[in-house]
Amino acid sequence: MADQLSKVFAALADPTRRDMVARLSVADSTVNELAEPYDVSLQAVSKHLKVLEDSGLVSRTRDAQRRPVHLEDNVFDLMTKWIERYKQQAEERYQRLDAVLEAMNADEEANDADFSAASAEGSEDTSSHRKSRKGA
Amino acid sequence: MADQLSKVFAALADPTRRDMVARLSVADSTVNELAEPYDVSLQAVSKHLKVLEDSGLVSRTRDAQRRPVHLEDNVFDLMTKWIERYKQQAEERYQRLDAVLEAMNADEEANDADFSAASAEGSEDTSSHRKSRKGA
DNA sequence: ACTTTATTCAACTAAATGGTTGACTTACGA
DNA sequence: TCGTAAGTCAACCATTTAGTTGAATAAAGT
Repeated sequence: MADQLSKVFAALADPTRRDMVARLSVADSTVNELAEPYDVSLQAVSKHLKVLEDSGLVSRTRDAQRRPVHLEDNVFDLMTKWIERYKQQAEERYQRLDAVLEAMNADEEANDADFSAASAEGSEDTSSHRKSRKGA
Repeated sequence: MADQLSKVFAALADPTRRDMVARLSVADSTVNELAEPYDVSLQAVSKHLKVLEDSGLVSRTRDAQRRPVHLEDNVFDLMTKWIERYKQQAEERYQRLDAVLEAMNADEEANDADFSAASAEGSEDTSSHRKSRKGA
């Protein structure tokens, strides 16, 4: 596929795989153990594990004919970093918007009473972004 | 498809969609604005937006013939909650394991010197999990 | 009313995904 | 060395996905 972040998100988009991760957070397991609760073939589980493995979410070692699966919890940070970044950016934006609205309110005091409703929809006056995108 | 968590992860598994989200964290945008930087048809972008929308990551309002897209940052929490939960669980496990190893070390002091390497692989003695899964 | 702008719908295609079954490999244990 | 247990590989199938093009809709602008 492509970059790791894409692979990790894709891997966790499947409920069975998420459940496997959940169970692996409790203890390392073998393929058979992991397969047990699900109503699919062992091969299907093996495939799921391959997906998890090459997303970097799990690793496998070898113990005789067993291949214990181990959760690589550090990969989670990759996601949380991405998520937190944009979440914060969005939040900051709202704070800025609130600040602007307040400033306008304070500045123009009793001019135009109901403009805030329209602005709350968003989109209208985000000119700085619009220009820069067009230019690029 | 299915549950929201699956949809959100699936939505973010695509780099183009992630980029859209990144840009939407800066400002709400119209479909045309969003489409501009990418080398695909407007219709393709429209589809991506549909995916983002029914994952709950974005919402759309209406402004004349435009349909401004707005990032719903609250959905991020759904993911971070899931992630943090299992990340913590995994971390706690390691702490517990470390504690056990230390306890054994303290208890048996100078008995069996190299067992720690084998235990570090994991899998061997996770009996509690094994039993409970089998039972269920 | 006629045209343009912004966006979606519909039909199609190629590739990826999640599942299946059957054959194979690897290593242990008798 | 023969059998069995634990997994994987390979070929196949159905469904979903990301993209395409062409036609349709909706609201302005002229």
